[in-house]
Amino acid sequence: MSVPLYEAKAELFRLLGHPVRIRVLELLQDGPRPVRQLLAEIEVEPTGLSQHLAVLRRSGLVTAQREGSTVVYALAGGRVAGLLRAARELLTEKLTGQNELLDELLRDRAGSGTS
Amino acid sequence: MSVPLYEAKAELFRLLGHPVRIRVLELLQDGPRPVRQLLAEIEVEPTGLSQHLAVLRRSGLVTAQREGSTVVYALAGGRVAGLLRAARELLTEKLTGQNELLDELLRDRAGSGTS
DNA sequence: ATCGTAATTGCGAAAATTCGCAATTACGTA
DNA sequence: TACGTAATTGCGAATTTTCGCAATTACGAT
Repeated sequence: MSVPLYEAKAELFRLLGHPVRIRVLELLQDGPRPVRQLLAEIEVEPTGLSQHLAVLRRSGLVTAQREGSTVVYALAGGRVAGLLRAARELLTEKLTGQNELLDELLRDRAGSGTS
Repeated sequence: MSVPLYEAKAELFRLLGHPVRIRVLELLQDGPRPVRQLLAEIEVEPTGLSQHLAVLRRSGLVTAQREGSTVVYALAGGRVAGLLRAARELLTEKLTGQNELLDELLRDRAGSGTS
């Protein structure tokens, strides 16, 4: 038990905690993609993308494979998609909750000034 | 669409990316707990715990409620547990995969010296 | 061998996060 | 009111993360 499970869990989440890396994983959900294509679909410079891909690679969340002059990345294992789905569900729940609250507030004070 | 969904997702993961915060959420899965009890079960100083609880509170992942002289924290919504479960599944998959690979290596080179 | 494109790496500056100390707020009790 | 415990907040130092530039590696074509 060299590394407690909760430490590993925290590190996993920390690795996922960057917009570019999330974007990469989302795109790879639709299938493997060469770096060039990721670069075209994400707003980031080549060097930055490489660094984020390196993080994902080292952590074993994605795999990289050379194909001629390009490198193709793919998700490593199906569980990544499940994790992203769980996050999306939590967020949509939270957002709809906020909207309902907002609606209530607007309904209750309909017509009054915004002071 | 002021904030892209992938930004929100990244921020959610970033919030979860700390051992103490993970520990707190795991403990709260078994039911609400006063700060004092969390403090007894997690290796962290009161001030640090408070700061991490504040992060979780601001993000809406947990709720805080005063009860007399103590403050009781609870998970806000059931989706948090689902997210933690997804993470655990991914990790166990990855770890068992590594063990299998290790076993193969050990079997293949059984008896040879360690370079 | 040389050139051009694809992708990565090394490195330093800028930005964000973490952590502990001191001070503060909130509550119950003498 | 004064005191003690529970919990939080403000703040500065230390650590970590991020980002862009320059240099490097890998491959295909001339």
